[in-house]
Amino acid sequence: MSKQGDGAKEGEGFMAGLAIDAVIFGFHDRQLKVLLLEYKSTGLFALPGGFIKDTEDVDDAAKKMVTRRTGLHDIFLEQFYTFGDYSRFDPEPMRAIMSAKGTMPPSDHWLLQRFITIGYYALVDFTQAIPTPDEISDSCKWYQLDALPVLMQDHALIIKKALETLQVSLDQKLTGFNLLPEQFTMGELQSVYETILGKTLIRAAFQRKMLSLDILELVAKKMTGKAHKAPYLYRFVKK
Amino acid sequence: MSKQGDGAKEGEGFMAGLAIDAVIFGFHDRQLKVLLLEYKSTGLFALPGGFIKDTEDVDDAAKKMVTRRTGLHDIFLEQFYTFGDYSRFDPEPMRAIMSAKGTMPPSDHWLLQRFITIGYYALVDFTQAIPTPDEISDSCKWYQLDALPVLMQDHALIIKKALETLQVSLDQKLTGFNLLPEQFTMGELQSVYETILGKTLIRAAFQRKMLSLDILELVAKKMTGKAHKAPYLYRFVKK
DNA sequence: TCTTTATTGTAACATTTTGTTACAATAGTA
DNA sequence: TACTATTGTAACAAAATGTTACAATAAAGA
Repeated sequence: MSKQGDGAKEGEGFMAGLAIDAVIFGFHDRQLKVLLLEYKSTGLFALPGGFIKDTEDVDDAAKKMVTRRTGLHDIFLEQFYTFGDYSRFDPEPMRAIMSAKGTMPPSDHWLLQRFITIGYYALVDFTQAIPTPDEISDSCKWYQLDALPVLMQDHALIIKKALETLQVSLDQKLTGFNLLPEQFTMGELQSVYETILGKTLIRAAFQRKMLSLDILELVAKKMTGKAHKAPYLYRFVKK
Repeated sequence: MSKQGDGAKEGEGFMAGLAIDAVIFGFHDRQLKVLLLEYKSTGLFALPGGFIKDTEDVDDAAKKMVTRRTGLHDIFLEQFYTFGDYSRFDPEPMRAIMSAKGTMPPSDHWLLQRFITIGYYALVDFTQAIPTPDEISDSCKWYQLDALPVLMQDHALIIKKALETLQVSLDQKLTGFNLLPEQFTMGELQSVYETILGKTLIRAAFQRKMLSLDILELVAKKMTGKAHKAPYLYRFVKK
């Protein structure tokens, strides 16, 4: 299930019963964060979502929606699973939200029907994103993955599955780099890996492995102001 | 897009614009096979498909559909991707099929609308499956993966993506075992791996690796009637 | 019965990858 | 100038994988 897409009125022009939800990951302060919308009327939080126009690619709908919530273009964005259990169906939160907004919807309102949602996850540079609420939410903010608020419907499950997908694809597709600014130290990269995998890695082995992949380019030294050797800044080389 | 689901009339009781397609893999004669339906009126072949009842889990709909086409229960079945490009939309094949069946559908017929399809892949024991056509197809047969007929819409792409998913999950989830009968030789298992990965493996290393995983149980010797040492039959030990 | 043939199971060694420990280099502090 | 904390990397160990070789053996042929 999902938030109101821009300009969605009575569901005209949109694919019925189908939504998109995005797990937008950021990395800051050695922590993985997820972007969530808040609905004060229900006390619930939700993943940013949207709908698919009748003539629109689903990937494009997802991309546009993530751009609206973050202000970012050229985002790493991948579909990971489609959630279609009937038990997901629970119109109550949406009804409460709509009532609080002043409209008492009829029970056959399109937003109160069963939705199947296509899950995407995005990896963004935390320092560049500008969280932006949608029309019916009260806020859009980052939350620590290990301290999430109570989420609407099965959104906690969606986040869990997104993380599992990320863990598997981390080495294989080198997705982790998408969470860092253009330039980063080896320690920062290692901490991204450690946070996503949920375990500590051996520094020497990690550094050797990363350098052996021939995907890092040394940029400069980074003077940290600390009393020890300055780390190098690296940049991810796109093949 | 997809074939007619059992009892689907005018789309009532089904999720609109949503379909399921299954890439059902079998293994026989050292070859990977895929189950396809034929529509003689169009000269086209298609993946087995179906629709989702309004109150049904998508996984259940997929499971039932695969059971209808194979006669098998307890199938290895996994969702792998949802295909949602607008360019998939092409009502012509379905219109031709329906016309050939005697009904000239109005152009707003529900089966001629845009569909987004949820892709599943299944791994079945070739020797146990009983291919069964659906109501509007002329046949249901196995086809070699490397010699597929011309397929409807983007079904060739769907098969390609299913194979890629299978290749990645082969080691990780040990999915390959689901393509073999209960008992099999190490050579048969290796040939499943080689066919799926599209490359030859080193026999000694493969055998050592498989045995080291502690997932194989030795059952008996298999007298092949050939003039050489008889191989052992193994069985996959479910944890 | 004995030899031949083709294939299997596995040992032995080589190579590569990963785990572990150690240490020199160094930016700032005392 | 010594001290501290962290980085980069070498060196060795252990584990995993690649490669070669060979004994075991079921059936066919002499």
